[in-house]
Order: sequence, then structure tokens, then C-alpha cells
Amino acid sequence: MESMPSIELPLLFTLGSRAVIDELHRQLAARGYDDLRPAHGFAFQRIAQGGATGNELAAFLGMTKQAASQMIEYLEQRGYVARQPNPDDRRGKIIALTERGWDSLRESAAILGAIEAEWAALLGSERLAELRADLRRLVAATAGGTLPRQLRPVW
Amino acid sequence: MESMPSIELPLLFTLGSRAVIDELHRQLAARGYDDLRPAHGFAFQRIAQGGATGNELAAFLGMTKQAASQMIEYLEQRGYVARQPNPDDRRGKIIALTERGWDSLRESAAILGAIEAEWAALLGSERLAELRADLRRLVAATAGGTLPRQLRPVW
DNA sequence: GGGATATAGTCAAGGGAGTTGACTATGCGC
DNA sequence: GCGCATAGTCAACTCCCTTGACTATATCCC
Repeated sequence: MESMPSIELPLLFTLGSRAVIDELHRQLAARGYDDLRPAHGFAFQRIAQGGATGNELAAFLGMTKQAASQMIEYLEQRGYVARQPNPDDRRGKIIALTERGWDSLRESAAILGAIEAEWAALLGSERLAELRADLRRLVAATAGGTLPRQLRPVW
Repeated sequence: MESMPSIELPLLFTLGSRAVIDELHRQLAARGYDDLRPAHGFAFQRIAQGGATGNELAAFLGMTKQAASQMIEYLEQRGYVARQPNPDDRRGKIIALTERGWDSLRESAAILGAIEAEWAALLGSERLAELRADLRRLVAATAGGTLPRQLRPVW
């Protein structure tokens, strides 16, 4: 990679992203959540905001509603979410987290918090805060208006 | 995301990674390289180091040799790489970049360089250098010994 | 009010990119 | 030189996502 220095920064982002996500799911699996994939975590982030319809979730994840529906079924069968009738619209259903779903989110937060604490110990917390602030600005500038959308990799 | 602050940093990594890669491939497509996927860029990084055998590439990308072989065929058909007989081992073949392959790498470098220049303008170059240094340390600490391996997402 | 149109969700079929398994040809250790 | 290891290919299968077609309910607008 010596001959192509400009590729390093994107590579660091990618490696960092993968390293955190891999470590998170390694630890989640060790705690009994071995049936959760990274994409589910992104879905949970949306569902945790007061529930979501299938179409909302599909839009958030940047996939078709059929694919989202299939994922919801996977999560429902394993007890992470429940499909509830939508009182305002009899066509629709509201996806909500079950207790197990909430538990998994709390575990994730604890694990990510521990990783972040390690990082703070490594860099110092003021340096980590700077890093966070810089990343926010870069992402905001590069991702533009598409900030909270299209979390999925689409490799 | 207000209720779960510790997810922000991994999210920023992921969004940053995606934003750069998406922007890179948007621009590559506009310049005639619309048949290149992000995974190919990672493969090119390895192939550019004096060529690679199929197995080396598979190991680098963290996939089976069958999958790597399939990807090589895709790239060969589109003129980015060539399979050459290996003079040292008649079982093996050496994958090398063609002129078109090298051209695409140079384009990528230019595009990534431009993005990085934008970032330097946004943050200031000394701050960007700090960011890079911090990221290196975090990635090295978190990814551990597996630094140059397993670049693929494995979502 | 009621018909045209839009939207939520499901069913079914297909595709892309990876996997496992089995095989051939060549290299290397003893 | 025999036996095992390794490079690459062919074939079948899986997973997760897509496109297309359909039903049921909601909304628009005359």
C-alpha cells in the first residue's frame, strides 16, 4: 500500500468498521445472541424508535419491502420482534421489539461502550472526542443529505 | 440515536466507509468503469503487488479459492486482469493487471486523492493527519494481528 | 357516496455471489 | 519413486436479495 497512499484513509474506515462490528457480534454470540447478524442491529435501531412499519424499515435499510419482510419473519421466529396490528391502518402492521429484542440492544450497548472505553484509554478521552467530532463533520460533508439512510453495505 | 450514544462511533465508521466507497464508485462509473464493484478494488490492491496467485488472492479477500476464481474470470472477461502461466509452478497461474486494470487504479487514486483533499480543506491538514494517526492506532488495537486480512465485509 | 388510484403487505420465481464437495494435474519430502 | 500436499476447475447448493404479480385497505376527488 506504499505506492498508493490515498487509499489508506478509506481503508482505515473500512477496517475500523469491520473490526468493531466483528468484535460486537463475537461477543453477542458468546452471550447467547448467535443468531443476530450485523444487518439486524441496524434494523433494531429503527424499530426501537417507537416501532416501524415494514415499508419504513425497508426504506431505512435500503432494501425492498419483500426483503425487509423476510428479515422481520426471521427475527420474529427467534423472538426478537413482534408484528402487531396497526390501529390506525388495517393494512399495516407495526413491528416492535420484544423483551428479548430490548435485551439484545442493551447487551450491544454495553459491549460497544466497553470497546469505546478501551479506545478512550488508548487515545485519551479528549483525543477521542476530537476524533468523533472530526468524523461527524467528514461523514456529514461526504454523505451529504443521505445521513440516516442506506445503512446497508451494498457491496 | 439519542438514547444509545455508544453506537455512534461504530456508526460513523460504517457511514464514512460507505460514503467514500460509494462516492468513489459513482465517479468511477462516470468515467467508464461501471463494471467495477468495491470488492474488485480490494483485489486490485493485492494483484498490484507484483501479481498474485488465485489462492493468495482468496486468502487476502477472505473467501474460498472458488469464489476468487470466479471473480478473476469476471475481471478477465472485462479486460482488467490477465491469467498468465506461472513459470515457477506449472500448476499455478499468475494474475496480473492489464493496462486497463492499471488505468482504473490510477483513476481511483485520483478520485480518492480529491476526496482526501476536500477533507483536508474541511478539517485542516494537521487535524486530518491526527485523525489518520488515531485511526491507525484504533484499528491496529481492535483488529489485532489480522490487519491486512479479511477485507471483505461479511455482512 | 363512490369509483379511480395509491399504499401495506404477501406469495412466487429468479439471480448474484458466496459455500461445500469432488476431481485433475503438478510439486515436493523422504 | 511413492505418497502426500497444493493450485486450480467443475458442479451443486445456499443465502439473501430482486422483480413481478396479487389482495386488501386507504385516500383522493368528482
